[in-house]
Amino acid sequence: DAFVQRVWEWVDEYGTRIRAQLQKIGCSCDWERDRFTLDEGLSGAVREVFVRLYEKDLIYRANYIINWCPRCQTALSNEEVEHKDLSGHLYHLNYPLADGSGRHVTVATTRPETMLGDTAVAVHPEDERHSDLVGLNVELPLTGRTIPVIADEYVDPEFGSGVVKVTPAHDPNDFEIGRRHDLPEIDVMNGDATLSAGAPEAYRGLDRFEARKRVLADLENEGLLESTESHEHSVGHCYRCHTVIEPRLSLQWFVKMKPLAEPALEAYRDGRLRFHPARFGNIYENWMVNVRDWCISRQLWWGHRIPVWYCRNADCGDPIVSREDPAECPKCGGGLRQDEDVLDTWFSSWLWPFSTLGWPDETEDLKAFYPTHTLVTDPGILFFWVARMVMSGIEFMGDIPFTDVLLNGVVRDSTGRRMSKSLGNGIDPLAVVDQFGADAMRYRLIASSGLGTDLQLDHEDIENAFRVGRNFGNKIWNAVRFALPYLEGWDGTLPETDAPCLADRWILSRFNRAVLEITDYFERFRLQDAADAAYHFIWDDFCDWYLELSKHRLRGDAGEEARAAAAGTLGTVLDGWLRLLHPIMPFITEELASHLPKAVVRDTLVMGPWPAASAKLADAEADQAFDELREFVSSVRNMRAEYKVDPGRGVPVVLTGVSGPLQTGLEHEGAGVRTLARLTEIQYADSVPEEPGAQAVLRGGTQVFLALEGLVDLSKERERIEAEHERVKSFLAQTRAKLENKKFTAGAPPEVVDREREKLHSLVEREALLVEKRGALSRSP
RNA sequence: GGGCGAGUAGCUCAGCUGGUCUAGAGCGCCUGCCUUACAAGCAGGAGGUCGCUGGUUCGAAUCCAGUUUCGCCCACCA
Repeated sequence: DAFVQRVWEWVDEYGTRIRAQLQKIGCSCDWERDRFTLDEGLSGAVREVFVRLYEKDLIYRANYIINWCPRCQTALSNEEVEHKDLSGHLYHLNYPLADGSGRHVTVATTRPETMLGDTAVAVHPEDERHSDLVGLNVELPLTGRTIPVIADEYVDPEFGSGVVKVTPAHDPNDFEIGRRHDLPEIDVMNGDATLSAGAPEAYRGLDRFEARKRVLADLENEGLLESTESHEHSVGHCYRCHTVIEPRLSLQWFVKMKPLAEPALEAYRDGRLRFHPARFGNIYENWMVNVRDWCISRQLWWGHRIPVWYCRNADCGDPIVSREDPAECPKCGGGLRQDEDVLDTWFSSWLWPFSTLGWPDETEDLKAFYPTHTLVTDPGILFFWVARMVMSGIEFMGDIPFTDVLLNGVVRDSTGRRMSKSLGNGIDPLAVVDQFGADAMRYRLIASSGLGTDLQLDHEDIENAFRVGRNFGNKIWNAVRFALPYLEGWDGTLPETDAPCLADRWILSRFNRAVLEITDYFERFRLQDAADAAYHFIWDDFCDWYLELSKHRLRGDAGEEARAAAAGTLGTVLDGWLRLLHPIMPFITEELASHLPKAVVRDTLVMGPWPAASAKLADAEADQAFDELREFVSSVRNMRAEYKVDPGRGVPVVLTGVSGPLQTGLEHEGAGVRTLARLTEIQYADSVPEEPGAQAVLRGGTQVFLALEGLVDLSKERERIEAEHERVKSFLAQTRAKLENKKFTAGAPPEVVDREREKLHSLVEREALLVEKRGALSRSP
């Protein structure tokens, strides 16, 4: 509660400050330029990290071509740029040679306005077509400038004319070429992408797209626009305001990434760091290998100020990087000016695994919770966040922050688009929580997205999307509510009995298997399978069969010893199962567990132990007997439904050739079975009665006869038996063909062959019985 | 341009190391039930040539190759 209180105070405080700030500057949009500083919370750690990296020479300031959003007027990192395929134009421009020969070279560009900043044209050094040009000059149209022809390996002779215009201040590759050849860098644009004083006077002040039209028109007038062709290419856009970005030469702060990436890559390669699903490891590795320096300065009004100061006295010296705000210049005592820029938000996020625990102080929390085990996150921020947390963890804590990274799927709408606020196709989680409950939402999300796969939900039909979770919550709520009265006085143990009843043996065996399965699924991050296993255990096995069969014992109808045994089993299974489900539906399981007898639940589920499997509970005999019991009940129910027997009406059944497991099952659970199938009695006979009735043959060979005088239509019964016979026949044919194939019996593993033989054996028996029945029916009137 | 994922019932998804798969679940659909935990439930049922083509194998939804559709990530080709 104290923590939540603190969070709300923080939100209030900063919310108020943000609103005040926005009002002050009359801002209705988030790209207006102003700033305020986060001077609390984690900024101490952020500043510490900046200073340490700077001292290790891992932070530097440099002029470089960065991605620039002219609308936000800030630098963007590569990850903040989204590329969209657009159909645009490729323009071919002619630049006349300056030797008066009348010859020209042709260059291609998608951004003609940048030609105003060209400072060379380049050809490949081994391109024989153009080797005579190298060293000559060309006249740069519209500018009155003359620029050289240079040779550089970067140029691809296969592409276009093999001649490239070089604009060092407006293109990253050209920038590199310019540095290699010591070319001037002419910046022709302002921060808002209007043409600057670097451009000829005629274009100054024009917006970049306006300038593009003007340049093209002017070139056309001079006969220097060779041609225009349509061109598909991908164009970078700002991830926030979707404006086309402009590569821009500017002075920014960078983090050197190679030295940080190497140990982070090593951690993955030697297996200390694992990704689920594993394929994300390749993506991580690829990024780490090709990592580029990280531009961390942003020209925004929101964020941590860069802890760098400059002396107002120009020429005084290096920037001052400091943990404390310096009052004056340590060299000359002059006034200082702090760097205007703030840090990229990820520069604080990458410290999250330790900065939130009090770092750089050596706190108890830090000792207890660093490193942790699993990070669960969206695959979209693998580079932004995950990779960088690994790097900072190794750099500042000496160890990776977590060993396992679980990348969950993305929720999409019914047409497959990612849900987002701007598309308006999202689902408000709080509305879902209101209508269906937090657990219902959580269950649905976990249960329908397999490891590494996305999930589609229809945002226009929330009912359909989330009712599964709500219904499941209701089901277990009702089941526990039903069970609670029978658990009064239960001491939390499983009673020792000489002759435990079959249903108890079976549900315990089944529960034991559920513990093993679900534990295994969680350990392998197969959350969907864990949810599915928990769901079917409680709904199908526990509610539909175990509870129904145990009601009479729980009421005490079978005596005190049987009641206590049933109650103990009921409690043991429920208590353990609530723990298994707890990670998936934390609230409802915690609530329900709190109603179990105090002797059992001493602590909350979230703090309590995970259920342990016990080999003693595994019971193959009970499993098989129960399976056959279930098949028997189902077959009776099916026949009753086929012949539309009044649900309230009990009927007798006659069994012939009862299999061993079913015999065992009926001896122990006959009373319960009669209730489930609405049977008045279960008779055993050596042969099937001659009178008309509904018949079935179970997998174990048991023949079931339901005397339904007056209800059974012989032709319908013939059809039923016929259909059943056809199914068994085709299955039998397949099995037989397999076993007659020498290559199969020789090549397949012995246990597979044995299994097929057993299958064949029981199928042969069933088929014979069905043939006999079919014959009998066709002889009947 | 490079890399990756997905395509299985009307819908949303499972099916992991090829053989209990005669391919499952939930929702939806059809039939019958208000059976004292639960009608947001119970019981029964219908519904699929596993995107397409070829290959490997005794055996393929599963492995391989090709192909097609959708989606994602990465990338400086003017």
